Amino acid sequence: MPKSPERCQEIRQEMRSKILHESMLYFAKNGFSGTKISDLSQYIGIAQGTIYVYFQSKEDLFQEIFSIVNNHQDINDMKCLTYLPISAKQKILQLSHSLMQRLEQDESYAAKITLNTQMMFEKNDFRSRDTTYQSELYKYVAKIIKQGQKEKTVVTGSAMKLADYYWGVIYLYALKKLFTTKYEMISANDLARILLKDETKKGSEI
Amino acid sequence: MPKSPERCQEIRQEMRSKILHESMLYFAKNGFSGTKISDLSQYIGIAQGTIYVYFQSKEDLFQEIFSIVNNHQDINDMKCLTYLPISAKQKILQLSHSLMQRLEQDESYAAKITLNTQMMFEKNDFRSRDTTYQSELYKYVAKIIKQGQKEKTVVTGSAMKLADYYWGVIYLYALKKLFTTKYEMISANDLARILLKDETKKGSEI
Amino acid sequence: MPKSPERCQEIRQEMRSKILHESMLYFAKNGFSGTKISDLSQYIGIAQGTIYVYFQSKEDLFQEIFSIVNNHQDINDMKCLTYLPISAKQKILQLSHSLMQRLEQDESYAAKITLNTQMMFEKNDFRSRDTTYQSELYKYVAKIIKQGQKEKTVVTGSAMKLADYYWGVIYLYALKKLFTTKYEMISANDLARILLKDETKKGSEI
Amino acid sequence: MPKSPERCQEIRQEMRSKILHESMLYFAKNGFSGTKISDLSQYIGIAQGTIYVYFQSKEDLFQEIFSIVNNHQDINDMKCLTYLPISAKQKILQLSHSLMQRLEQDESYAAKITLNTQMMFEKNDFRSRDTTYQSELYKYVAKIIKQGQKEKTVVTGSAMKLADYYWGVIYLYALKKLFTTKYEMISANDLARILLKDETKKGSEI
DNA sequence: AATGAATGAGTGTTCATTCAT
DNA sequence: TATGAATGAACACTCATTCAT
Repeated sequence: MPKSPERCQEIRQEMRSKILHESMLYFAKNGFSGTKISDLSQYIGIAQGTIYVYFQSKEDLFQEIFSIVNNHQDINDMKCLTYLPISAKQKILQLSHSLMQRLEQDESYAAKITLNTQMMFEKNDFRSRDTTYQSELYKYVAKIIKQGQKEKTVVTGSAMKLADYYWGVIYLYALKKLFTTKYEMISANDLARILLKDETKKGSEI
Repeated sequence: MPKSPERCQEIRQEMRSKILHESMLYFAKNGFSGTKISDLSQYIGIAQGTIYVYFQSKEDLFQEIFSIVNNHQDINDMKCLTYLPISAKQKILQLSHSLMQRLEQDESYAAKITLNTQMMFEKNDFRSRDTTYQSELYKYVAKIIKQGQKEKTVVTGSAMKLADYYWGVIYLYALKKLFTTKYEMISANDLARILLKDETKKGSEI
Repeated sequence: MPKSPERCQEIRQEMRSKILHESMLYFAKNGFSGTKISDLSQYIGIAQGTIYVYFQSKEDLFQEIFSIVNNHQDINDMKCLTYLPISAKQKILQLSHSLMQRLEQDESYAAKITLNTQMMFEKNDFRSRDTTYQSELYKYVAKIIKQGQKEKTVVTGSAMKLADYYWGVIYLYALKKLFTTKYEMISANDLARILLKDETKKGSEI
Repeated sequence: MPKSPERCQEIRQEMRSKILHESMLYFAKNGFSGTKISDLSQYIGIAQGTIYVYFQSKEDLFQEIFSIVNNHQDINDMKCLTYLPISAKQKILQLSHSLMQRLEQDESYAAKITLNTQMMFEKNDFRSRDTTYQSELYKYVAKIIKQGQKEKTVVTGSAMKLADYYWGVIYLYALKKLFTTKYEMISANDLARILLKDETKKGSEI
């Protein structure tokens, strides 16, 4: 009784997905050169050879993780938020809330942020082909910042620099999520304070 | 005619110091497993064997860098600042200014901060013996935060969490300094905003 | 389709045994520091890495060889012979015959004797944990010697010293076996002469 | 006040001789590949570089030791003994006595015997050019053995094989001298027994 | 002449990758 | 398809040799 081709395909997809997902976490925690295939396969719970059934090389696996990590859903969400007809302050608070919540609930998201940002730090490297993802996100936050500066609710300064600062802090807490056992996550307000002028005097707005 | 023992000692000290200093930067940039002795020695400009004249192993060299990185001068400075008879806000602005300036001018300092913080992320690891350094610094900033909360110039919330946030941002910009070629350093004010209530209206508040 | 665990175990056991056996000969001939892993693996006919699949280090392999070399079958045989209800002279002739024959036929046995004795020469060394093997064998020969001295067929003198002498000659011919191409093995009688009084007149003495 | 050229030459000779002498012991104990120049120089009490002032390489030093070890004084002595107008038994006892005594008193002699015999074991090796020394000594002992066989005081068998046996035991006790701390040296009679028929019945001859 | 720090070829060890089962 | 033993190129480390002092 041979398995149906469809079922076969399905099984393959499942294994492939499993490897990708688990590897993402492992790579995020240990880095590329800090990850041994022997350790990784043991962590996943499969044989070393199995990885090479689905991926050509360690390098290839790492790249594939990127394709996943760089999905454009996030960019779309970001775009939608940017063009919403609400105040910049509201956008920033909403975004901050959403990001911190997601980081706290989803370790994969933390891994994604971590990998993505680490790529930006290794520019001259072979692994950093697609940085559009990150830069798109930065761009939209910068746009919101500019809106906020007009509305006088966001601090002055280069919008891009501030966006970079904002995402940097997100990265920071992605790292904390991945590496720290006892959480010390900051609140959305703490995060938003990077961009917003003193919000304590306008308590009525949220 | 043998070399004088003093001169020998001197030569050894110089080389040892050179290796430690240069390796600190290299390790900070490439990580432990990302650093090959062959690359490192080439970067320093010495033969591979020379490293082993001064250090027992790659591991040992890494540890020794820590002994240096963990010098307690910084802690002392921090302590002095903490007990200065000035307002918490002044302390925070002064500290922020001093830290950002040092990061910008001294790549070694960026490397130091980077290595130290990365150690905190790898607690269960063999490399993280001495974390007093970091925790001491955190403690003093928390103290200043508490002072500031009494003085109503610092935002509310767990002092330790806020201190952790503050140092996290320092780490973030140490990374940027090490890995980014075109600087986007934030200002001391941008950094201080993490802790301080809206400083734009400071005239009336102090 | 994974290999069956039993078959795997079997394969591992065979390779491990092969490496141990072949290495024993190689180490005996070349010594520890005279043995390069590259040469050894080539001699065995495997890749260098394969050795490290089964043994942690060159040192570890060397130790493991000892565990095998120190098997206690020989000691048991020796014990049996010692307590056999026959004359000491017969025991000595039988033992001498058996030892010389084994040396001549079995190169592994020569390697075993060689390694074992060389260990005794390096007492203060890390490699000489278990010397019970050698000393047990010595003890039983000494016992036979004492029996022979009572029976007036064995020469006078310290039994232990004579046993040491006897085994020394065995070691000597183990070396000859391993290193000399054209044999000049002595006869069992030549060997026994070390201990026995003139055996040419034996008719009247027993 | 420059040193006189003669004095200079003298000093050189002393250092050279010191290195040769001490190295001979060290090589005998540790073998060629087991001897590190760093360890050897420390053992001698000089700097590593000093060895290279007097010898071109480790290999060269080892060869030079051989030139010394292979001095032909021993051969001459042996030749004289061989042609002495006394009985073979007397020659054997005398030789045995002299050899055992020398081994016991002179560690250098033990080293010499050890190195010489070890060379014979490594024939195909680059280090064993001159084996005349050993073979000459063997030849003379074989000659004495043949004399003894005619005189009916020496056991029957191939004279060369017996000579080889005899020198083998000398080698054995040279090893014991070098490596064993508590002596278990055999007597000259024990040694002579290898060749002589039962000497216990002719106690009056020595 | 003597030193010992520096060197780099050579050796021990690891690990990404292959392949027979 | 999944396995894990085997591989060898690459990496960590050693040690005979050199050379400035």
